[in-house]
Amino acid sequence: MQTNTHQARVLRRQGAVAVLRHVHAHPAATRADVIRVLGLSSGSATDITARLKRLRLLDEAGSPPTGERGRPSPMLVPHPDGPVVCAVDISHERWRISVAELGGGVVEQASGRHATRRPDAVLGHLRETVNGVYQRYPGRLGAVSVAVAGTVRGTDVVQAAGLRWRNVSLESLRIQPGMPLLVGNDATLAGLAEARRGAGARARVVLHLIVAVGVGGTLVVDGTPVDGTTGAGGEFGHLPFGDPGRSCPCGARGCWDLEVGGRAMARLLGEPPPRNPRTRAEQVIATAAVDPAARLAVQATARALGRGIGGLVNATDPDVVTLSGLAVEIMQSAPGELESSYRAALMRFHRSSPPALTTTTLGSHSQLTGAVDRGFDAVLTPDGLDAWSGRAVP
Amino acid sequence: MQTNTHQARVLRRQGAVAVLRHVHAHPAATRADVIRVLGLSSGSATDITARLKRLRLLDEAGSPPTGERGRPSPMLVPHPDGPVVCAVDISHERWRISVAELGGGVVEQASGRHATRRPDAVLGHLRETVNGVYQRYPGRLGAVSVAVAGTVRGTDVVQAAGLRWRNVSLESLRIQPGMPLLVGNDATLAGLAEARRGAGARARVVLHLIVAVGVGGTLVVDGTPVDGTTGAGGEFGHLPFGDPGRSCPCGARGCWDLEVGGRAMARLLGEPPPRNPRTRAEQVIATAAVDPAARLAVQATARALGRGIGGLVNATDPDVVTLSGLAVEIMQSAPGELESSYRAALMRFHRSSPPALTTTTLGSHSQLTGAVDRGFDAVLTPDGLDAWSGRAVP
DNA sequence: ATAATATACTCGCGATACGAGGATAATAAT
DNA sequence: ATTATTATCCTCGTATCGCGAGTATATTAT
Repeated sequence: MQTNTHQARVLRRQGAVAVLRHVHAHPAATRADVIRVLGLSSGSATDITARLKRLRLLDEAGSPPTGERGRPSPMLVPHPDGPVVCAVDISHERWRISVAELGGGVVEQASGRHATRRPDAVLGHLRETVNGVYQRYPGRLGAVSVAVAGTVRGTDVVQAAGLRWRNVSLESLRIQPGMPLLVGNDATLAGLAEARRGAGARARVVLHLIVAVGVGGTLVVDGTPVDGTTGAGGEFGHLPFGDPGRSCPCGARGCWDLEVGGRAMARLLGEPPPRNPRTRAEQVIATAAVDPAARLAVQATARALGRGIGGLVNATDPDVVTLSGLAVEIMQSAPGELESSYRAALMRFHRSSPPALTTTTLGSHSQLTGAVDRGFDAVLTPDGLDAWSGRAVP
Repeated sequence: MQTNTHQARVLRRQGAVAVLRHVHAHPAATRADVIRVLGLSSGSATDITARLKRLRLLDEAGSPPTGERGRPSPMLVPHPDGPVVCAVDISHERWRISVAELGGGVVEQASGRHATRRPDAVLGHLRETVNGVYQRYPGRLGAVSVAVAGTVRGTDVVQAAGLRWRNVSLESLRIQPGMPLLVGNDATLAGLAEARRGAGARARVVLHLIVAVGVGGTLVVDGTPVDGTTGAGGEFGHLPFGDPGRSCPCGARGCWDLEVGGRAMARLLGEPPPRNPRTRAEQVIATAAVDPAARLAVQATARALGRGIGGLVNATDPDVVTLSGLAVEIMQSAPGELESSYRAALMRFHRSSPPALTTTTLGSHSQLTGAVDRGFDAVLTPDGLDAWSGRAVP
């Protein structure tokens, strides 16, 4: 009892939290690295790591020989009994779950197709699976973090066109009262991952854009997504960059969404709206090499994409733009159109050194990676660590 | 020497900084308020305030009787010899300077017209004036913070159409090497002020928009403007919400700027581009009550404004939208058009409770207020306070 | 071996904040 | 007026945290 109050206090201060956050962000860090980056004294480092080891948050492992002089510094690695985060990705047709430890290393993974899209069925099954994780890692689950292909508000999904969901609460995934449950848009979380661990890792301000059915993404500033009060931000696809005459399923008109992606390509080819816009877009891009009509459609899409990106760069002034999803394929298929329309849409002063358009380096796992990171953001706080040390067996 | 190292350390910790920041943000705060908000113990509060008084950062003043029971809590007020910030506003035709103390209270003010717009003349004169402040407040000037009507990058003005400036460095306003010099876009800083002390004071995410010649503003999240890597963000006027056929002086096409404000109104009235778009817009709005053509022009502008705001709300998900400059007059002149086009541009899920469109409560001082706040943000940090206690006479 | 280098550990100290107990200044009740 | 109630402030002992100086340790270079 006394010891517990003791422990619960042990982590309130900055140092220990800062060390944990740094180790999470830089999984291969040694103690000496951490000292340098955080400006700690070697004595503090000894003290802090000792306490974090005692609390089963960190462990030390002999580093591989570096070939340099001096006493080698041990690597700070996640403790084998340390906290884990359960990340869930719910997309139109599939679900994925991964369990990750500090640093983001995945210790377990599962995935499957939705048997049906009915919210209660999907969520019931996911709750089962998450609960299995909760049981399999007794006392170790620190947060459940969900990425959804839809618009999110708090822990609710207000709309998810692909899933045909409207106002679905994900509260049932909160296995334990008081455990952090984080819900985010999948594009937002992919952007978070890309900004922290992918193509934007060295940048302070990253604009991430993903084209799937429409356009989504986020602006990530200093590792934090700018996603609004309710988490519904980043709906760049519903900026009115397009023809005001066209109405969008979202309820507005002239949305950028309608100019980019499968629906736009089908329209440009004189086809009816495709049942699966994403698939249709991939087909069109694939045939663009040989089919002039398809090529023109892809080029027009690339121009609409580039123009919007340019405008967003004017508005947000990022270091770098990271592209994902169909945007990558569009960029590969029509690089000239994309780049030139992007530059033409920039304000003049940006043109001497415009933010680079880069492609994702994380691929299809970025949503889950982002969800894991957001989960650990919630765990690696003074309060979160208090909860952990309270939960820990003495 | 020893005493100085002593003092310099005295403020490194969170408590004192947190108290100062809270007092700055809430000028009428009493000690008891601060204790409650920051969760300090009464002992810590005594200790911290005593040290801050000794360092001439804070002073205490008897509160006016509240009529409530209990021992009255003294107000924490800026120390009469405490730090001041010099805020400078450079607009197209005028300059303004104000000297403010902790909490934002203005202790001195000056303004005038530019004799010429030549950068060296304008800056030479401002440097003189700022230097006068530096002399008049010996050892007390903590930062110089500038608001400019132009696009800013670091401490450079990359373009300011109204001033006809291109790539002008403001470094000459750094009176003393090492003293913080902060340069920001005037719309960004006005938004900061509005978000912290104006119409957005209670909100976490504030979208501030100002229409002058074009559209500017910022998104302010948790009191911090989202202004990009170089501070050039917030150029919402150069999002391509408009007709792609029209080219903008900024170098891009279809900018929102061209659909809102004096240029747009003149075009809608079949006039050539006005020399002073802002003045022309005010005239058109003034005559809208009696002149149907003017009314139609204002209404079209209001629709373009509302549509863009809706798109930005989709993308940024703010708690509230604050409007300033011409936008206020447009809103008053054509409230129906603005509101309905705003709502029509929102994604459906926003429509049940859309973020309110509110008008500025700070008026024309918001740029300077924002600059003051940004200056104190630089002063009220551990490093800034170290510098202060080092500068202070022992 | 011995030197050089980088890092880790030990330990005493100063800075910070907490919290319990007492003092103080206002209003409310008698 | 006097006493009670309430909210706050002050004093002081204690615990935590991180620093820094000195010492120990593990590696590479000569």
